[in-house]
Amino acid sequence: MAEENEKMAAKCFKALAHPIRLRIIAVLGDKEMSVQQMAEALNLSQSNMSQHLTLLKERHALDSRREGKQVFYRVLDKKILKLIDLMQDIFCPPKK
Amino acid sequence: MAEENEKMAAKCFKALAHPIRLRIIAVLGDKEMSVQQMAEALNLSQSNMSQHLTLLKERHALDSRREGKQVFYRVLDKKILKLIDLMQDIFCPPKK
DNA sequence: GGTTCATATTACAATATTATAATATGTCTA
DNA sequence: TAGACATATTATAATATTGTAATATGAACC
Repeated sequence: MAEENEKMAAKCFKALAHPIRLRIIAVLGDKEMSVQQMAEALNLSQSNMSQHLTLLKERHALDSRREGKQVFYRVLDKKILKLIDLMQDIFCPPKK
Repeated sequence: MAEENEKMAAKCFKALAHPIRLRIIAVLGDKEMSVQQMAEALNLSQSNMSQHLTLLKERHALDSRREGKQVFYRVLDKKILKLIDLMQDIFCPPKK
């Protein structure tokens, strides 16, 4: 049913509908980073960082693996980067 | 500044982060429709319809023109349709 | 086992989003 | 200009999202 599709799609848009979460994905790019690396790079509290990461992981935007005490995150599907580019292309035209 | 970009992009993701708004865009496609046509098609109250349309228009996802008593809306940039397809492609894989 | 470091979870207050209901605006026609 | 019709706006209560602070889990090392 189309309606169900749209509910799911809306959830995914919602996952990306926060500046911090877009910054997380941008800073990750195609690399892997630990939570503390990201928290430092984005100047965020450990707790807030972790909550945003958890949300992105729940929506399958990110994946993680543990290595000792640290947890490393990465963008699951690189198409997400293209999606964000496309969004900026459509809605954030460069001002001349 | 990249941070500003992400705030703006997040707003745009937020505009699409609602099932009703995705349905509006889907039902519009590349056509034009009046508010009442859409309200009927989606079985929504006039007020709720109008509020979602206003939000989408504020974010420049839709444009409108008045013709007599009626107001017709259309998707401003067809790339938005591709964006939504891409989102579904990434996050809503067809189950086999 | 106890301690430390890295991350996750929970509780909660502040803020934002949403749908409904009521009211207002704008346009046409009589 | 009065009434009807289409749309927009406002007010508001319900719900959801957010960030901070506090607590819990899990892994390494002693």
